Amino acid sequence: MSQLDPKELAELLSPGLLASSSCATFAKGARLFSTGEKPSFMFFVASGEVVLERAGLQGANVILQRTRRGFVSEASLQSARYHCDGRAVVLSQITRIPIKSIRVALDSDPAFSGRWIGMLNREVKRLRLQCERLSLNKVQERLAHLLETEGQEGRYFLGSGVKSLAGELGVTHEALYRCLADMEKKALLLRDRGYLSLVQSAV
Amino acid sequence: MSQLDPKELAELLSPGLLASSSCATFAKGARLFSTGEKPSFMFFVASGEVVLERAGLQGANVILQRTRRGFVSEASLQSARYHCDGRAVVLSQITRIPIKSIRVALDSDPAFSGRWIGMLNREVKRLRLQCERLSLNKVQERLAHLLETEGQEGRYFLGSGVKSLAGELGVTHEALYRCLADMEKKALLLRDRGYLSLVQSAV
DNA sequence: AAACACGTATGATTGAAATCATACGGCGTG
DNA sequence: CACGCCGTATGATTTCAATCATACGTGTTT
Repeated sequence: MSQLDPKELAELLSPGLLASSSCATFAKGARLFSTGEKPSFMFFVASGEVVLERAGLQGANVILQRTRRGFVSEASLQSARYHCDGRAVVLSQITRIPIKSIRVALDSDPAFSGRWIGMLNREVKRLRLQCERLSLNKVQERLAHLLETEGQEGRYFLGSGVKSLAGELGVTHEALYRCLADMEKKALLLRDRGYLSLVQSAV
Repeated sequence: MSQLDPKELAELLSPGLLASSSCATFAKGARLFSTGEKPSFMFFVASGEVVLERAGLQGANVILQRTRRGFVSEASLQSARYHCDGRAVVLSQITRIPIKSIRVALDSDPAFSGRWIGMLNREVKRLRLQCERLSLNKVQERLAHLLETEGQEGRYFLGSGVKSLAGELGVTHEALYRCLADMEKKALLLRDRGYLSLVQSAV
Protein backbone atom coordinates (compact mmCIF):
# COMPACT_ATOMS: atom_id res chain seq x y z
CA MET A 1 0.00 0.00 0.00
CA SER A 2 2.93 2.30 0.16
CA GLN A 3 2.85 5.34 -2.03
CA LEU A 4 5.69 4.28 -4.24
CA ASP A 5 5.86 5.03 -7.89
CA PRO A 6 7.53 2.62 -10.33
CA LYS A 7 10.76 4.54 -10.18
CA GLU A 8 10.75 4.12 -6.42
CA LEU A 9 10.13 0.42 -6.85
CA ALA A 10 13.36 0.12 -8.81
CA GLU A 11 15.09 2.12 -6.08
CA LEU A 12 13.67 -0.07 -3.35
CA LEU A 13 14.50 -3.44 -4.86
CA SER A 14 17.98 -4.77 -5.49
CA PRO A 15 18.92 -5.44 -9.13
CA GLY A 16 18.62 -9.18 -8.53
CA LEU A 17 15.14 -8.86 -7.13
CA LEU A 18 14.10 -6.63 -9.96
CA ALA A 19 15.32 -9.29 -12.39
CA SER A 20 13.36 -12.07 -10.71
CA SER A 21 10.14 -10.10 -10.77
CA SER A 22 7.60 -10.32 -13.54
CA CYS A 23 4.74 -8.21 -14.79
CA ALA A 24 1.17 -9.28 -15.30
CA THR A 25 -2.07 -7.68 -16.35
CA PHE A 26 -5.18 -8.23 -14.27
CA ALA A 27 -8.61 -7.61 -15.73
CA LYS A 28 -11.24 -5.62 -13.88
CA GLY A 29 -12.56 -7.81 -11.10
CA ALA A 30 -9.71 -10.36 -11.30
CA ARG A 31 -8.40 -11.90 -8.10
CA LEU A 32 -4.76 -11.51 -7.15
CA PHE A 33 -5.20 -13.84 -4.20
CA SER A 34 -7.89 -15.18 -1.92
CA THR A 35 -8.27 -15.56 1.83
CA GLY A 36 -6.58 -18.71 3.07
CA GLU A 37 -4.14 -19.10 0.19
CA LYS A 38 -0.44 -19.48 0.78
CA PRO A 39 1.37 -16.30 -0.32
CA SER A 40 4.03 -16.87 -2.93
CA PHE A 41 4.30 -13.44 -4.55
CA MET A 42 4.49 -9.90 -3.38
CA PHE A 43 2.30 -7.74 -5.57
CA PHE A 44 3.22 -4.25 -6.59
CA VAL A 45 0.55 -2.21 -8.32
CA ALA A 46 2.13 -0.31 -11.19
CA SER A 47 -1.14 1.02 -12.57
CA GLY A 48 -4.82 0.42 -12.09
CA GLU A 49 -6.31 -0.22 -8.68
CA VAL A 50 -6.35 -3.09 -6.24
CA VAL A 51 -8.45 -3.50 -3.12
CA LEU A 52 -7.96 -5.71 -0.10
CA GLU A 53 -11.31 -6.82 1.19
CA ARG A 54 -12.82 -9.10 3.76
CA ALA A 55 -16.32 -10.43 4.11
CA GLY A 56 -17.89 -8.46 6.95
CA LEU A 57 -19.83 -10.13 9.73
CA GLN A 58 -23.13 -9.29 8.03
CA GLY A 59 -21.97 -10.28 4.58
CA ALA A 60 -21.12 -6.84 3.23
CA ASN A 61 -17.56 -6.60 1.99
CA VAL A 62 -15.29 -4.32 3.92
CA ILE A 63 -12.45 -2.66 2.07
CA LEU A 64 -9.30 -2.89 4.15
CA GLN A 65 -7.21 -0.97 1.72
CA ARG A 66 -7.25 0.46 -1.72
CA THR A 67 -4.00 0.75 -3.65
CA ARG A 68 -3.40 2.53 -6.89
CA ARG A 69 0.33 2.36 -6.72
CA GLY A 70 2.53 0.49 -4.32
CA PHE A 71 2.70 -2.83 -2.50
CA VAL A 72 -0.27 -4.92 -1.63
CA SER A 73 -0.23 -6.97 1.51
CA GLU A 74 3.38 -6.51 2.61
CA ALA A 75 2.63 -8.51 5.73
CA SER A 76 2.16 -11.62 3.60
CA LEU A 77 5.94 -11.82 3.67
CA GLN A 78 5.76 -13.62 6.98
CA SER A 79 2.23 -14.90 6.93
CA ALA A 80 1.42 -18.53 6.24
CA ARG A 81 -1.99 -17.57 4.84
CA TYR A 82 -3.72 -14.53 3.43
CA HIS A 83 -6.21 -12.97 5.80
CA CYS A 84 -8.09 -11.08 3.10
CA ASP A 85 -8.81 -11.10 -0.63
CA GLY A 86 -6.88 -9.04 -3.16
CA ARG A 87 -8.77 -7.95 -6.23
CA ALA A 88 -8.20 -5.60 -9.14
CA VAL A 89 -11.14 -3.22 -9.46
CA VAL A 90 -9.98 -1.90 -12.82
CA LEU A 91 -7.58 -3.20 -15.45
CA SER A 92 -4.26 -3.20 -13.61
CA GLN A 93 -0.58 -3.70 -14.30
CA ILE A 94 0.96 -5.67 -11.45
CA THR A 95 4.57 -6.52 -10.77
CA ARG A 96 4.97 -9.84 -8.99
CA ILE A 97 8.06 -10.55 -6.93
CA PRO A 98 8.66 -14.04 -5.55
CA ILE A 99 8.39 -13.92 -1.77
CA LYS A 100 11.22 -16.39 -1.45
CA SER A 101 13.60 -14.02 -3.23
CA ILE A 102 12.59 -11.16 -1.00
CA ARG A 103 13.25 -13.24 2.11
CA VAL A 104 16.69 -14.11 0.80
CA ALA A 105 17.45 -10.51 -0.05
CA LEU A 106 16.32 -9.29 3.36
CA ASP A 107 18.68 -11.76 4.99
CA SER A 108 21.67 -10.98 2.82
CA ASP A 109 21.37 -7.32 1.86
CA PRO A 110 21.29 -4.90 4.80
CA ALA A 111 20.83 -1.90 2.53
CA PHE A 112 17.77 -3.49 1.00
CA SER A 113 16.32 -4.44 4.34
CA GLY A 114 16.80 -0.85 5.50
CA ARG A 115 14.83 0.38 2.52
CA TRP A 116 12.18 -2.25 3.22
CA ILE A 117 11.85 -1.06 6.80
CA GLY A 118 11.44 2.48 5.55
CA MET A 119 8.63 1.36 3.28
CA LEU A 120 6.90 -0.39 6.20
CA ASN A 121 7.31 2.69 8.38
CA ARG A 122 5.61 4.85 5.79
CA GLU A 123 2.84 2.31 5.55
CA VAL A 124 2.32 2.35 9.32
CA LYS A 125 2.04 6.12 9.21
CA ARG A 126 -0.42 5.99 6.35
CA LEU A 127 -2.59 3.49 8.19
CA ARG A 128 -2.59 5.61 11.31
CA LEU A 129 -3.80 8.53 9.22
CA GLN A 130 -6.54 6.35 7.80
CA CYS A 131 -7.63 5.37 11.31
CA GLU A 132 -7.70 9.03 12.22
CA ARG A 133 -9.84 9.73 9.16
CA LEU A 134 -12.30 6.95 9.91
CA SER A 135 -12.76 8.25 13.42
CA LEU A 136 -14.19 11.50 12.05
CA ASN A 137 -17.94 11.25 12.05
CA LYS A 138 -19.05 13.53 9.23
CA VAL A 139 -18.64 12.63 5.57
CA GLN A 140 -17.37 16.08 4.77
CA GLU A 141 -14.70 15.86 7.46
CA ARG A 142 -13.50 12.53 6.17
CA LEU A 143 -13.36 13.75 2.60
CA ALA A 144 -11.50 16.90 3.56
CA HIS A 145 -9.06 14.87 5.63
CA LEU A 146 -8.42 12.55 2.70
CA LEU A 147 -7.83 15.41 0.33
CA GLU A 148 -5.51 17.12 2.80
CA THR A 149 -3.46 14.06 3.66
CA GLU A 150 -3.47 11.97 0.50
CA GLY A 151 -3.84 14.60 -2.18
CA GLN A 152 -1.16 16.67 -3.89
CA GLU A 153 -1.85 20.20 -2.65
CA GLY A 154 -5.48 19.34 -1.96
CA ARG A 155 -5.86 17.80 -5.43
CA TYR A 156 -6.91 14.17 -5.47
CA PHE A 157 -7.47 11.86 -8.41
CA LEU A 158 -10.80 10.07 -8.38
CA GLY A 159 -9.66 7.04 -10.32
CA SER A 160 -12.29 4.39 -10.14
CA GLY A 161 -15.35 6.34 -9.31
CA VAL A 162 -17.27 7.67 -6.38
CA LYS A 163 -18.54 4.31 -5.21
CA SER A 164 -15.06 3.00 -4.66
CA LEU A 165 -14.03 6.14 -2.81
CA ALA A 166 -17.12 5.83 -0.63
CA GLY A 167 -15.99 2.37 0.43
CA GLU A 168 -12.57 3.67 1.35
CA LEU A 169 -14.09 6.47 3.40
CA GLY A 170 -16.38 4.04 5.15
CA VAL A 171 -19.61 5.73 4.03
CA THR A 172 -22.38 4.82 1.61
CA HIS A 173 -22.11 6.06 -1.95
CA GLU A 174 -25.35 7.99 -1.56
CA ALA A 175 -23.93 9.94 1.36
CA LEU A 176 -20.78 10.71 -0.58
CA TYR A 177 -22.71 11.87 -3.67
CA ARG A 178 -24.71 14.21 -1.47
CA CYS A 179 -21.59 15.46 0.23
CA LEU A 180 -19.89 16.14 -3.09
CA ALA A 181 -22.96 17.98 -4.42
CA ASP A 182 -23.24 20.00 -1.20
CA MET A 183 -19.61 21.01 -1.15
CA GLU A 184 -19.67 21.94 -4.83
CA LYS A 185 -22.77 24.06 -4.28
CA LYS A 186 -21.09 25.79 -1.37
CA ALA A 187 -17.94 26.23 -3.47
CA LEU A 188 -15.82 24.26 -1.03
CA LEU A 189 -14.84 21.72 -3.66
CA LEU A 190 -14.00 21.61 -7.33
CA ARG A 191 -14.59 18.59 -9.55
CA ASP A 192 -12.62 18.61 -12.71
CA ARG A 193 -12.08 15.67 -15.05
CA GLY A 194 -11.84 13.07 -12.32
CA TYR A 195 -9.98 15.25 -9.87
CA LEU A 196 -11.26 16.59 -6.57
CA SER A 197 -9.78 19.83 -5.32
CA LEU A 198 -10.35 21.43 -1.98
CA VAL A 199 -11.09 25.13 -2.07
CA GLN A 200 -9.53 27.28 0.64
CA SER A 201 -10.85 27.27 4.20
CA ALA A 202 -12.90 24.14 3.81
CA VAL A 203 -13.42 22.33 7.09
CA MET B 1 1.99 -0.58 19.11
CA SER B 2 2.83 -4.13 18.52
CA GLN B 3 1.38 -6.66 20.86
CA LEU B 4 4.65 -7.68 22.39
CA ASP B 5 5.06 -8.65 25.96
CA PRO B 6 8.28 -7.86 27.83
CA LYS B 7 9.63 -11.33 27.20
CA GLU B 8 9.11 -10.74 23.50
CA LEU B 9 10.95 -7.45 23.78
CA ALA B 10 14.02 -9.29 25.02
CA GLU B 11 13.61 -11.73 22.15
CA LEU B 12 13.29 -8.94 19.62
CA LEU B 13 16.26 -6.85 20.72
CA SER B 14 19.85 -7.92 20.52
CA PRO B 15 21.74 -8.20 23.85
CA GLY B 16 23.65 -5.05 23.06
CA LEU B 17 20.48 -3.07 22.41
CA LEU B 18 18.90 -4.41 25.53
CA ALA B 19 21.92 -3.22 27.48
CA SER B 20 21.74 0.30 26.05
CA SER B 21 18.09 0.66 26.88
CA SER B 22 16.80 2.17 30.09
CA CYS B 23 13.58 2.14 32.03
CA ALA B 24 11.55 5.10 33.16
CA THR B 25 8.30 5.72 34.95
CA PHE B 26 5.82 8.16 33.50
CA ALA B 27 3.09 9.65 35.65
CA LYS B 28 -0.49 9.77 34.49
CA GLY B 29 -0.74 12.50 31.89
CA ALA B 30 3.01 12.80 31.36
CA ARG B 31 4.33 13.45 27.85
CA LEU B 32 6.71 11.01 26.24
CA PHE B 33 7.18 13.32 23.28
CA SER B 34 5.45 16.17 21.50
CA THR B 35 4.63 16.96 17.90
CA GLY B 36 7.57 18.52 16.11
CA GLU B 37 10.28 17.18 18.42
CA LYS B 38 13.25 15.31 17.07
CA PRO B 39 12.97 11.61 18.01
CA SER B 40 15.87 10.29 20.02
CA PHE B 41 14.33 7.28 21.76
CA MET B 42 12.11 4.42 20.80
CA PHE B 43 9.56 3.86 23.55
CA PHE B 44 8.36 0.45 24.59
CA VAL B 45 5.42 0.34 26.95
CA ALA B 46 6.05 -2.35 29.57
CA SER B 47 3.02 -1.52 31.66
CA GLY B 48 0.45 1.23 31.89
CA GLU B 49 -0.99 2.86 28.81
CA VAL B 50 0.22 5.33 26.24
CA VAL B 51 -1.79 7.14 23.58
CA LEU B 52 -0.66 8.81 20.39
CA GLU B 53 -2.85 11.80 19.72
CA ARG B 54 -3.21 14.69 17.35
CA ALA B 55 -5.20 17.86 17.68
CA GLY B 56 -8.23 17.42 15.44
CA LEU B 57 -9.41 20.09 13.04
CA GLN B 58 -12.10 21.23 15.46
CA GLY B 59 -9.81 21.14 18.46
CA ALA B 60 -10.90 17.79 19.83
CA ASN B 61 -8.00 15.40 20.28
CA VAL B 62 -8.02 12.37 18.06
CA ILE B 63 -6.44 9.21 19.41
CA LEU B 64 -4.29 7.66 16.71
CA GLN B 65 -3.33 4.70 18.80
CA ARG B 66 -3.53 3.35 22.27
CA THR B 67 -0.81 1.05 23.50
CA ARG B 68 -0.78 -0.96 26.67
CA ARG B 69 2.18 -3.06 25.73
CA GLY B 70 4.54 -2.75 22.83
CA PHE B 71 6.30 -0.08 20.80
CA VAL B 72 5.09 3.44 20.40
CA SER B 73 5.73 5.27 17.17
CA GLU B 74 8.01 2.81 15.38
CA ALA B 75 8.01 5.09 12.37
CA SER B 76 9.95 7.69 14.37
CA LEU B 77 12.99 5.57 13.49
CA GLN B 78 13.25 7.33 10.17
CA SER B 79 11.31 10.48 10.84
CA ALA B 80 13.00 13.76 11.44
CA ARG B 81 10.06 14.97 13.55
CA TYR B 82 7.18 13.50 15.50
CA HIS B 83 3.84 13.92 13.78
CA CYS B 84 1.79 13.37 16.92
CA ASP B 85 2.01 13.55 20.70
CA GLY B 86 2.78 10.59 22.94
CA ARG B 87 1.27 10.67 26.39
CA ALA B 88 0.88 8.24 29.27
CA VAL B 89 -2.75 8.11 30.34
CA VAL B 90 -2.00 6.13 33.47
CA LEU B 91 1.15 5.54 35.49
CA SER B 92 3.36 3.66 33.03
CA GLN B 93 6.65 1.79 32.92
CA ILE B 94 8.45 2.63 29.70
CA THR B 95 11.62 1.16 28.23
CA ARG B 96 13.57 3.69 26.21
CA ILE B 97 15.98 2.55 23.52
CA PRO B 98 18.28 5.06 21.81
CA ILE B 99 17.24 5.37 18.19
CA LYS B 100 20.86 5.67 17.14
CA SER B 101 21.63 2.22 18.57
CA ILE B 102 18.67 0.72 16.78
CA ARG B 103 19.80 2.18 13.49
CA VAL B 104 23.26 0.72 14.00
CA ALA B 105 21.84 -2.68 14.93
CA LEU B 106 19.55 -2.73 11.89
CA ASP B 107 22.55 -2.07 9.65
CA SER B 108 24.81 -4.64 11.23
CA ASP B 109 22.57 -7.44 12.49
CA PRO B 110 20.44 -9.12 9.79
CA ALA B 111 18.72 -11.39 12.30
CA PHE B 112 17.64 -8.39 14.32
CA SER B 113 16.43 -6.52 11.28
CA GLY B 114 14.40 -9.58 10.30
CA ARG B 115 12.74 -9.59 13.70
CA TRP B 116 12.12 -5.86 13.37
CA ILE B 117 10.45 -6.35 10.02
CA GLY B 118 8.24 -9.02 11.57
CA MET B 119 7.20 -6.60 14.27
CA LEU B 120 6.32 -3.97 11.65
CA ASN B 121 4.35 -6.53 9.64
CA ARG B 122 2.26 -7.42 12.67
CA GLU B 123 1.66 -3.75 13.28
CA VAL B 124 0.49 -3.21 9.71
CA LYS B 125 -1.95 -6.07 10.12
CA ARG B 126 -3.21 -4.71 13.41
CA LEU B 127 -3.78 -1.30 11.87
CA ARG B 128 -5.66 -2.79 8.95
CA LEU B 129 -7.91 -4.54 11.44
CA GLN B 130 -8.47 -1.27 13.24
CA CYS B 131 -9.45 0.40 9.97
CA GLU B 132 -11.85 -2.44 9.32
CA ARG B 133 -13.31 -1.94 12.80
CA LEU B 134 -13.74 1.80 12.36
CA SER B 135 -15.62 1.25 9.13
CA LEU B 136 -18.35 -0.62 10.99
CA ASN B 137 -21.15 1.79 11.73
CA LYS B 138 -22.75 0.44 14.87
CA VAL B 139 -21.15 0.70 18.28
CA GLN B 140 -22.02 -2.88 19.09
CA GLU B 141 -20.37 -4.13 15.91
CA ARG B 142 -17.20 -2.22 16.66
CA LEU B 143 -17.07 -3.50 20.21
CA ALA B 144 -17.70 -7.09 19.14
CA HIS B 145 -15.00 -6.77 16.47
CA LEU B 146 -12.53 -5.45 19.03
CA LEU B 147 -13.26 -8.26 21.43
CA GLU B 148 -12.99 -10.86 18.68
CA THR B 149 -9.75 -9.56 17.20
CA GLU B 150 -7.88 -8.07 20.15
CA GLY B 151 -9.17 -10.12 23.05
CA GLN B 152 -7.96 -13.47 24.31
CA GLU B 153 -10.84 -15.82 23.51
CA GLY B 154 -13.28 -12.94 23.52
CA ARG B 155 -11.94 -11.69 26.86
CA TYR B 156 -10.62 -8.14 26.84
CA PHE B 157 -9.09 -6.12 29.65
CA LEU B 158 -10.64 -2.72 30.17
CA GLY B 159 -7.56 -1.08 31.62
CA SER B 160 -8.09 2.63 31.79
CA GLY B 161 -11.80 2.94 31.69
CA VAL B 162 -14.69 3.18 29.33
CA LYS B 163 -13.92 6.70 28.14
CA SER B 164 -10.54 5.71 26.83
CA LEU B 165 -11.99 2.69 25.06
CA ALA B 166 -14.66 4.88 23.51
CA GLY B 167 -11.96 7.06 22.01
CA GLU B 168 -10.25 4.03 20.53
CA LEU B 169 -13.52 2.81 19.02
CA GLY B 170 -14.22 6.23 17.60
CA VAL B 171 -17.51 6.71 19.45
CA THR B 172 -18.64 8.96 22.28
CA HIS B 173 -18.42 7.60 25.79
CA GLU B 174 -22.17 8.00 26.20
CA ALA B 175 -22.83 5.75 23.21
CA LEU B 176 -20.43 3.16 24.56
CA TYR B 177 -21.98 3.21 28.06
CA ARG B 178 -25.37 2.63 26.50
CA CYS B 179 -24.03 -0.14 24.30
CA LEU B 180 -22.41 -1.87 27.27
CA ALA B 181 -25.60 -1.60 29.32
CA ASP B 182 -27.71 -2.90 26.42
CA MET B 183 -25.47 -5.86 25.72
CA GLU B 184 -25.30 -6.78 29.39
CA LYS B 185 -29.08 -6.61 29.64
CA LYS B 186 -29.39 -8.84 26.58
CA ALA B 187 -26.75 -11.17 28.05
CA LEU B 188 -24.43 -10.70 25.07
CA LEU B 189 -21.63 -9.38 27.25
CA LEU B 190 -20.15 -10.01 30.65
CA ARG B 191 -18.37 -7.36 32.69
CA ASP B 192 -16.20 -8.74 35.40
CA ARG B 193 -13.53 -6.85 37.36
CA GLY B 194 -12.40 -4.74 34.45
CA TYR B 195 -12.72 -7.47 31.85
CA LEU B 196 -15.20 -7.57 29.00
CA SER B 197 -16.23 -10.98 27.71
CA LEU B 198 -18.30 -11.73 24.67
CA VAL B 199 -21.05 -14.27 25.19
CA GLN B 200 -21.68 -16.72 22.35
CA SER B 201 -23.47 -15.70 19.16
CA ALA B 202 -23.13 -11.98 19.73
CA VAL B 203 -23.13 -10.04 16.49
C1' DA C 1 -32.40 -2.15 -31.72
C1' DA C 2 -33.74 -3.89 -27.38
C1' DA C 3 -32.39 -5.48 -22.99
C1' DC C 4 -29.34 -5.25 -19.38
C1' DA C 5 -25.82 -3.97 -16.00
C1' DC C 6 -23.69 -0.39 -13.72
C1' DG C 7 -22.25 4.11 -12.13
C1' DT C 8 -24.27 8.42 -11.22
C1' DA C 9 -27.59 11.15 -8.92
C1' DT C 10 -31.35 12.70 -5.90
C1' DG C 11 -35.73 12.29 -2.95
C1' DA C 12 -38.11 10.35 1.24
C1' DT C 13 -37.97 7.90 5.48
C1' DT C 14 -35.82 5.77 9.30
C1' DG C 15 -32.67 4.88 12.77
C1' DA C 16 -28.72 5.27 15.56
C1' DA C 17 -25.31 8.00 17.47
C1' DA C 18 -23.96 12.82 18.69
C1' DT C 19 -25.11 16.32 21.61
C1' DC C 20 -26.86 18.49 25.65
C1' DA C 21 -28.24 17.80 30.30
C1' DT C 22 -28.25 15.91 34.81
C1' DA C 23 -26.86 13.04 38.67
C1' DC C 24 -24.08 9.99 41.56
C1' DG C 25 -19.88 8.29 43.76
C1' DG C 26 -14.92 8.06 44.61
C1' DC C 27 -10.64 10.33 45.21
C1' DG C 28 -7.36 13.82 46.13
C1' DT C 29 -6.47 18.39 48.00
C1' DG C 30 -6.80 22.90 50.23
C1' DC D 1 -14.16 18.04 56.37
C1' DA D 2 -15.75 20.24 52.39
C1' DC D 3 -14.98 21.19 47.88
C1' DG D 4 -13.98 20.25 43.22
C1' DC D 5 -12.65 17.08 39.63
C1' DC D 6 -13.39 13.11 37.02
C1' DG D 7 -15.27 8.74 35.54
C1' DT D 8 -19.55 6.51 35.43
C1' DA D 9 -24.23 6.38 34.09
C1' DT D 10 -28.71 7.55 32.00
C1' DG D 11 -32.48 10.68 29.98
C1' DA D 12 -34.06 13.93 26.19
C1' DT D 13 -33.39 16.03 21.83
C1' DT D 14 -31.21 16.76 17.49
C1' DT D 15 -28.74 15.63 13.58
C1' DC D 16 -26.72 13.18 10.15
C1' DA D 17 -25.97 9.10 7.61
C1' DA D 18 -28.11 4.56 6.39
C1' DT D 19 -31.67 2.72 4.00
C1' DC D 20 -35.18 2.33 0.54
C1' DA D 21 -36.78 4.06 -3.76
C1' DT D 22 -36.48 5.94 -8.24
C1' DA D 23 -34.49 7.77 -12.48
C1' DC D 24 -31.06 8.81 -16.06
C1' DG D 25 -27.14 7.93 -19.18
C1' DT D 26 -23.59 4.95 -21.07
C1' DG D 27 -21.53 0.99 -22.59
C1' DT D 28 -22.08 -3.91 -23.54
C1' DT D 29 -24.43 -7.97 -25.01
C1' DT D 30 -27.66 -10.55 -27.54
